[in-house]
Amino acid sequence: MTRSDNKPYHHGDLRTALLEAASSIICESGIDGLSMRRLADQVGVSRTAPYHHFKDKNALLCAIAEKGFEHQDAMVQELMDKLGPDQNRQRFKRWVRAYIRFAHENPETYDLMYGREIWKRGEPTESLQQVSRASFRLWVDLVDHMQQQGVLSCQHPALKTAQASWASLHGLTRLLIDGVYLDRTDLEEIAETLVDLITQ
Amino acid sequence: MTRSDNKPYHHGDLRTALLEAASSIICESGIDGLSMRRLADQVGVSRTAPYHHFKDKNALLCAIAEKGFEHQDAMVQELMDKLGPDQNRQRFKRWVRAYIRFAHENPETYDLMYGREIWKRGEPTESLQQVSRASFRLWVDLVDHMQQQGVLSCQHPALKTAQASWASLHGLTRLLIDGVYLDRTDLEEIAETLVDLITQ
DNA sequence: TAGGCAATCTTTACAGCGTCAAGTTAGACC
DNA sequence: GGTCTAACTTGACGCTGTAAAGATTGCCTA
Repeated sequence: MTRSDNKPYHHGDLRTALLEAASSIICESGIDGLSMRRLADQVGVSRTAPYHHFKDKNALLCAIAEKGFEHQDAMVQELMDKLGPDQNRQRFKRWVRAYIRFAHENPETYDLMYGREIWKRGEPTESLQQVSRASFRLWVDLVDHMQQQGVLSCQHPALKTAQASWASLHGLTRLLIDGVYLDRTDLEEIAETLVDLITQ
Repeated sequence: MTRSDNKPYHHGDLRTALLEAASSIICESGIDGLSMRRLADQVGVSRTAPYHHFKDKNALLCAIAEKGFEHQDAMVQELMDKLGPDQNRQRFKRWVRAYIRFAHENPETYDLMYGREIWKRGEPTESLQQVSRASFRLWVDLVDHMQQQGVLSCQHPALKTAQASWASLHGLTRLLIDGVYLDRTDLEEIAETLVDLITQ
């Protein structure tokens, strides 16, 4: 078959292009708006071309989630470095706010990172599991530090406390991105209340 | 067209039959396993017959979620009545455990009740909204009571405290049903830790 | 008891989905 | 130049939600 258009047969960097297009589709149409066919159309390749770079749709979603973890970690980390060593309670509150803000600005990515689409319905890539574990370790470290500074109770070990407090934060976040609490201002107050409840 | 089979043209109580079949399908195959076509097949009607009882799939899911709220409320309420008036901390812990147990036993229903499928992707029925608000009011009442008994802090008003604490509980529950923490025993410990964090 | 209406149910069809199988193209290496 | 392989296309299958239009029935009224 002759190739009338000037588009080359091989794309060159299809994997990257797919990831970028997928992020953009998810951003404006949500996860439901992302289909392998629509994605392929947008990039300008055949409908099954993406399958040479991602085993299936689940693998593509895992890759997006992975990028999400990196983004979130970088953002939160950078924010923490700005604070002096003596403002620990501030530091904790700031982390909570940054966490919620990230989810608010990237709700669909957050859903992929911590939602059932990948973790229950599909199955997380080995690579994704590593990244997510590393991300959680950041939280455990922070909690450990907060315990030593007396911001959080030492009644339970750092790991358990980290699990429990992160679960709380995650719950609050989910309410926002799942549309149960739509009001962001309202949610900020609840977050404030939550931190007061948890910290001592 | 002659009706060779003895099945009558009108089902009689199709709405109820659909709800029961849908619950059963969800129970054994998850929400993803529930399609309008499969549902209709199972009940033995044509594929579009269900649309005469539910506007669309969203309406069907809302009806299932509604039944879920009633089930959960009844279960928790019954459990609370068994306790004497002086065991308030016990009462609180028991509620938390019952809440998590319900979600563990009915993960797909829980997801419908509090998940994005209905609240963000679709839109909750007016009827569902009422039932869910009533259910949340039960929680606010409990929190109010716990504040008066000194189990929970009075630093913030009952509503805010109820929102924050329920968000925590919800977060923990989601981790379980979304497959992030698979170990139920592990989760019980975290729940214990959470209650210790929140109560004073 | 007959007529008509509204509720219920069926048939048919459409556009979309994920992905498998088989064929085509092009670049890379011996 | 020949061969191997990765990248890509074409075509197909079975699944999805649901709109449109026709068939059947129970019920209510005259």
